Amino acid sequence: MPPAPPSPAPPPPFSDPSVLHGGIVEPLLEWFEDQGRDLPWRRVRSPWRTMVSEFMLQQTQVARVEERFEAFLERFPTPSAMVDAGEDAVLAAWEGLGYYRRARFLHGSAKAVVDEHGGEVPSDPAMLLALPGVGRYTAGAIASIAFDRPAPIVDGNVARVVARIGGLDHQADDPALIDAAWAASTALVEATDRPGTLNEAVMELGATVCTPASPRCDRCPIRSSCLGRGQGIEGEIPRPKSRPVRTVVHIHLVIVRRGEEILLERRPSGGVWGGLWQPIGVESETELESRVVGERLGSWMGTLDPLARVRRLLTHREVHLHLFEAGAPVGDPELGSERETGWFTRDRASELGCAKPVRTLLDRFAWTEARDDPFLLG
DNA sequence: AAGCCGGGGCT
DNA sequence: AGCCCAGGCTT
Repeated sequence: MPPAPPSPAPPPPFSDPSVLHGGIVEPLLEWFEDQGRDLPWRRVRSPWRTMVSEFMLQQTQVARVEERFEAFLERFPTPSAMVDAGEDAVLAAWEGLGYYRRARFLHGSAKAVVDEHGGEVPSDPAMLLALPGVGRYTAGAIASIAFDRPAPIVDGNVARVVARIGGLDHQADDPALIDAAWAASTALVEATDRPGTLNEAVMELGATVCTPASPRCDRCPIRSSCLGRGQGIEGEIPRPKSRPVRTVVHIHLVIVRRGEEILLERRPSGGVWGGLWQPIGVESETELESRVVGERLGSWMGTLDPLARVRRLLTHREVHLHLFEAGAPVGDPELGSERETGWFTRDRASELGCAKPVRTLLDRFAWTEARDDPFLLG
């Protein structure tokens, strides 16, 4: 078996054993024991709860997850229960959290846990890494936090803390900084017999003290070891990453009624709001006239009347939603086979996952007759 | 290496 | 109006 490649040396002060222990590890552990927040996934700990929390927390702030975690766990108390509930149920419970691929990956990981690991979340980072939606960070987080394995982790918090403690002047997404953060995190977990707690402590510090803007150094337990503060640049690093250009997309949605039901379709699994449900629709780079929307859908639902328009800014999309209402259908529905469709009552539709603005439009317009309200129009 | 994928709170 | 967030996958 070939020797493992030598891990790059951590930057100072993480490379200095005496500073690492007395100036960083011990103060951090003590601070976290005393000042760490009481969060749902910490109050009652289990590997499954840790795994769910880590999926939810990917690119999502603690406050958003905190308010929904217990209800989610009550709905899916075990991997087996999540598999039995099905992917649509997970998508529906995920509604509003964004990055919906995570919900499908979590369901897929639950299935892998049941099928390949006897229903128990594995403790080995390599096994975790093989699960869908589990990358280097999440594998290390579950292994260390749930099983106290000495696995390093690097998320936005860890990278920021390392940049400041090490006085590393980089852009937030600079690979040189990320590499340095992995080396530093490796040094940290190897310097303690409580790697899970230490990993949580570093992230907690980044979330509550070593915050992106105006860090609260007066409350920092390791400020005496902070090279960035010594240089007076702690508030300037890491430098913000260049922001992406936002491209415009127009989504034209048509409400077609049949008694108490409306016609919904599932969006493709890739792309914006992948796998979520919406009224049947047409997408384009520019706004389409109602006549064109009707033609592209097959001209079977009669005249389309505009109901509402809303604009939504995503990270790299500017989404314009145009909602129409079908008049008297002049023929039977002509539905392409490329998308899954179905007729749904309000109750049944509530069991599907919908994007937040789509749900808002549905609740406002799909099942009510109060359509002369100027709300959202214009 | 770069692009893609949401939504909300804070400044 | 920007900013950021307990990232991972695809190309």
